[in-house]
Amino acid sequence: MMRKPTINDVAKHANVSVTTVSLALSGKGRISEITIKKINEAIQELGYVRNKNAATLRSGHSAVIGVIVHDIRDPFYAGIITGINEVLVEQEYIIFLLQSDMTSAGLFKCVNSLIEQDVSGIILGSGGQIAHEIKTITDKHKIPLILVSQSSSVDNILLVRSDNRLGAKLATEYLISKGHRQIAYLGGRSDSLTRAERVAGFANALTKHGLKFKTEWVVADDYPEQLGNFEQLLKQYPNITAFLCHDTSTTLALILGASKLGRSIGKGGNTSYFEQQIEIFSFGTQSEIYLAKNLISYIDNQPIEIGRQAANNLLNSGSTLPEIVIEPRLITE
Amino acid sequence: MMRKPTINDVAKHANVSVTTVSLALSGKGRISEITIKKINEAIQELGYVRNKNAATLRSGHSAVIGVIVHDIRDPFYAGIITGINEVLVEQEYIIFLLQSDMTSAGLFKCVNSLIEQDVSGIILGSGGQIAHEIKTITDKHKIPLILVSQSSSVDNILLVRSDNRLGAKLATEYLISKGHRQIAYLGGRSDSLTRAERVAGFANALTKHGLKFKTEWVVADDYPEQLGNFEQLLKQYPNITAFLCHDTSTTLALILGASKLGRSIGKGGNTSYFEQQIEIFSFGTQSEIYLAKNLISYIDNQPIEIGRQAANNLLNSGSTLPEIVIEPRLITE
DNA sequence: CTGAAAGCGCTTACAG
DNA sequence: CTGAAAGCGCTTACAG
Repeated sequence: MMRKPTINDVAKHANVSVTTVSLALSGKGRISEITIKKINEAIQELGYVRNKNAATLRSGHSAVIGVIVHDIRDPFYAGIITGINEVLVEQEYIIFLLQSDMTSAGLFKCVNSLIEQDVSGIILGSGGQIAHEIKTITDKHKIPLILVSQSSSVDNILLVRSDNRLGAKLATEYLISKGHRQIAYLGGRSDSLTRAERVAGFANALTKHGLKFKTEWVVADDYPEQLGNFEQLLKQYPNITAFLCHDTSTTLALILGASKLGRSIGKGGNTSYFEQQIEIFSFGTQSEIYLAKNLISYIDNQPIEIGRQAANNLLNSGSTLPEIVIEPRLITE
Repeated sequence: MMRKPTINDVAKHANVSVTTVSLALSGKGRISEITIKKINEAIQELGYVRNKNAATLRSGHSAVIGVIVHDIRDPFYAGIITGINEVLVEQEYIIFLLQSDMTSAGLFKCVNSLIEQDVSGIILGSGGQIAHEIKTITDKHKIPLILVSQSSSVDNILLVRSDNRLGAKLATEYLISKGHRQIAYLGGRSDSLTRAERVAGFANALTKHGLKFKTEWVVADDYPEQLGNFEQLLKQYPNITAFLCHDTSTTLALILGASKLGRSIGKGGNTSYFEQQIEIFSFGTQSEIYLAKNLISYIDNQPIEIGRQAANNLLNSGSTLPEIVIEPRLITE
C-alpha cells in the first residue's frame, strides 16, 4: 500500500458507492446489515482511517473545541480540563489546548488560531474584561464561547465559575462553630481577585458571628520572603488558633512555621487551645491534600464539575443563564 | 457579510489571483510589496481567516501534534505539556490534548482519533510496553511518535525521560554529606516503577557510603491510612534524621506527623540532631514548594525541559538517540 | 512576479 | 437502500 486508502478505495473494495460508505461511517442513512459488514471488512483490510479534515471542510462541522488557559499547571485549570475532557470524550469531540498569558495580543493570537482550525466552540479560562473583545470576534464567526473562572463575572457572556466567597465563608463558619475566635487568612497574591473574594467571604463570616475582622491577620505572599511573615504572625499573635489558607503551598509554609514554634496541627477545635494546637482550613485539591486529610480540612472548588458544565453547555448551547456557579465542597471528614 | 470570506473573496477584493494570495499567506513565492499590502488590506476589510482544514487537506501537512497523557493534573505531565507548548507556539503548531487511561483499548482510540485528525506527530506520556503496539500503528501512517516518561525505557522508540534513580541518588548523597546517617524513603505507591527507580538510587547512595539499606525505612502510601505509618516510623525510629519524600503530598503528611511528635523541620544537617530536627528532600515542583524552600530541599525533574526536548525532536525528527535523559535539578539553595 | 486549473478526501442534496 | 456528481477552501505544479 503506497498511498493512504480513501473512502473511494473502501467503496471499490466493498463494491458499493462512496455515498454508501460515507453514510455507513456517519450512521446517517439506513444501510443494510450486509452492506455494513462488507464495508467494515474493506475498512479492516485496507486499514482505512477517515480523514476528518476533509469531512470538516465539506460538512462545516468540526467536533473540535478549543480550550485556552493561563497555565495548565494550575491545579484548578488542570481539573477543569479534566472535566471538559470527560464530557467531550463521550461525544467524540477532541480538544485543542492553548496556553495564553491572557494579554490582549496573546489571546487574540490563540483565538485566531482556533478560528483557523474551525473549532466549533471555545472555552476560555478567564473572567477578565478582555473576554468582551474576544466575544466580539467569536460572535462574528458564530463560534460559541464559554468562560470558566475562579472568580468574578463578566456581563453577557456565559460563565461557569466557582464560588470563592461562599467557600471561604463556609470554611470560616465551620472554624467558628468549632469554637475558634481568633482566625487569620494566609496566602495568595494581594492583587488576586480570587483572593479578594475569599477574604470578603472570610470577613463576612466573622462579622456575622460578631467577631472582628483584623487586617493584620490577613497576610499575602507576594514574595517568597513573606513565608517569614507567617512565622512572625504566629509569634506576634499566639492566640490565633485557626487559619484559612489560600492554597496548599501556603498551608505547607504555615505548618513549617508552626512546627518551628512548637505548635502542632489538628482538628481538635478551640478546646485544644492549651495544647497550642492550630486548626487549618485550606483551599486545595484532593490529590494535594489526601494524605493529610486527617489533620487538615480543605475546600474543593470542584474544578472538574466546572469543566463538565462548561463542556455540556457548549455542546448543547443549552443554558441561557449568564452564569453558573458551582458550589464549593468542604472536606472536613 | 453572510458567508465566511474565502481566499477567493480576498483575491477578488485585492484584484489578484488566488495563487498570489495563497503564496502571500504562506510566504512562499516572492510577492511584490504593493501586492502584499493590497492583500493585507483586503484581509482586514473582509475579516478573512484562513481555513487550515482546507490547507491541510490539500497540502498534506497539518501543523498539529497530538499529546496523550494519563492525567493532566499530574504536575509532571502538566509541566511536560507546558514545555511542549512553549516550543510549538514558536513554530505555529497547535496541540490536541487527549487523556487516556493507558489501557490498550483506550490508547488505541486516542491514537486513531489523532490519525483521523491527520496530526503530524504524537507525544505519548508513557513508558509502558504498550507503546510498541502504538508504534506499529503510527509507523504504518508514517506519523512520528515520541514517548515522554518519568521512568523506564522502551526499545526502539525515542523516549525523553527524567532520571529518577539519579535524582534520588544525588539527593541522598546530599543528605549524607550533611552528616545524616539514618535516612528513610517515604511515599509513592509500591507498584510504581518511578518509585522503584528512586528507591534503587536511594539504596545505591546509601551502600556507596557504607550505610545500610533497611527495608523498614522505606514506606509506601498505597492507602491514605498509611499516613499513620509515617508517624509510627518516626516514633519507632526516632534516630532517623532525614527523609527522602516521594512527592509534596507525602512531605506534607510527614511534616504533620513530625509536628505532632514535637519535631521540627530544617536544613541544619545532622548537627541539629539534639534539637530533634528533621531534614527533608522532596520530589516536587517549584510551584508546590517555593513558599517552603528555606526549610525543604527538592528535586525538580524538569518536566518542562522534557517537554521542550520531546517537541523539538518531534518537529525536527532530529535525534537518532533511542533515549534522551534529562538530569534532575537539586534545589537546596 | 502572477494566473488558470486540477485536485486533496470527504458529504450531501438529488435522483432513482 | 444505493449511485453519480458537485463542491467545501485551499495549495501547487505549470505556464507565462
